[in-house]
Amino acid sequence: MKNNSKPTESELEILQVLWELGASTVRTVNEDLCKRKGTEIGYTTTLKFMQMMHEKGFISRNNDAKTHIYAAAIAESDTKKQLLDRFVDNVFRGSAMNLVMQALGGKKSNAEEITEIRRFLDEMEAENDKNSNNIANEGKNKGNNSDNSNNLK
Amino acid sequence: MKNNSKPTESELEILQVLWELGASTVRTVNEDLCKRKGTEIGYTTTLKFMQMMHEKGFISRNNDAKTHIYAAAIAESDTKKQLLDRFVDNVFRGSAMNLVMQALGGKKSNAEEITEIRRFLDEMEAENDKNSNNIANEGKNKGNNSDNSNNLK
DNA sequence: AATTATTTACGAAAAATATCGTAGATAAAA
DNA sequence: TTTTATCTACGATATTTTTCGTAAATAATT
Repeated sequence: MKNNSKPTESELEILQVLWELGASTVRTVNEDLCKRKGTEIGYTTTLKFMQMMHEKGFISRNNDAKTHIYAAAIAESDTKKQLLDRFVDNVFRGSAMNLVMQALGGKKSNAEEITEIRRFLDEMEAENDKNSNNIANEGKNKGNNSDNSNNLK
Repeated sequence: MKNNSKPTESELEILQVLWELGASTVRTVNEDLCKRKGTEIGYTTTLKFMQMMHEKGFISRNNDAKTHIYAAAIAESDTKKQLLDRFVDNVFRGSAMNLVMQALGGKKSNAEEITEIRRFLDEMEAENDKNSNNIANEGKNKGNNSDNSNNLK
């Protein structure tokens, strides 16, 4: 049931939880979700979402035990990239530049950040010179992703 | 009828048209919209949207003549900033840095753009250093192509 | 074993978005 | 002055997204 459409906003929130916590039960996700949003969300609401997301192929599940364990089935960086591209198209008419300007202009970036961005630009230029399709931004999440670790409680 | 909620995706598209073309009629907006999306959209659909947006305070209208003329009532930069902040929160959990990395890494930015960004960073650093007399962080959008705004109410 | 808790599956209501049709008013054309 | 074209207002339908309630199955407690 592969699905090529983007996750909705609510689905994305669930993905964030799974990316952060790794494979988890509905209960765990639901609790984390409530904590994040500060508001109560029905257990069956979260359950239903996760069932649909499973249908759509966004998450996988292990049902050896009665209590199923779900894990993100789509990569965090890919997904975010996709969402970002769409956002850039919608809001900034495709100009990543403009978005960056706005993003950096708004926040009061500190010297360290700026230096880091410079370094990044250097790399990019080097990359650009010799062809390639790059990528960056992989390390900053505690990656897991294989459906090994499950944090039951 | 001030409304503090964000424009939907469709509403945003209409705002983009108004920001770009300035005050316009429903007909004009509808045509531009169709052209952009490549698909046909019913005239009354656009009309309805614009009526709702007017209700919500997103756009203003002049109805001296039979044919009403609408104009964006919320600033382009403010709106985009708001949307961007929300997006950063949702997708990148608040880290503008991560977003920028992803944005720059993804698009194949050309040398010009990169230079432009560098210049921007220079300015930002200058600003940061001598914090006292600052200013201008407001109007300058060097890279911002489409800010030739509209208005006229 | 009987009761209580927890979980999945299913269905469907509720809410938010998007799309269009029709009627009536107004202006332009014939 | 009819006829035709264009607009607005309004309501209705369609679609998508979000939220739950309920029933049946399974596990845990008493």
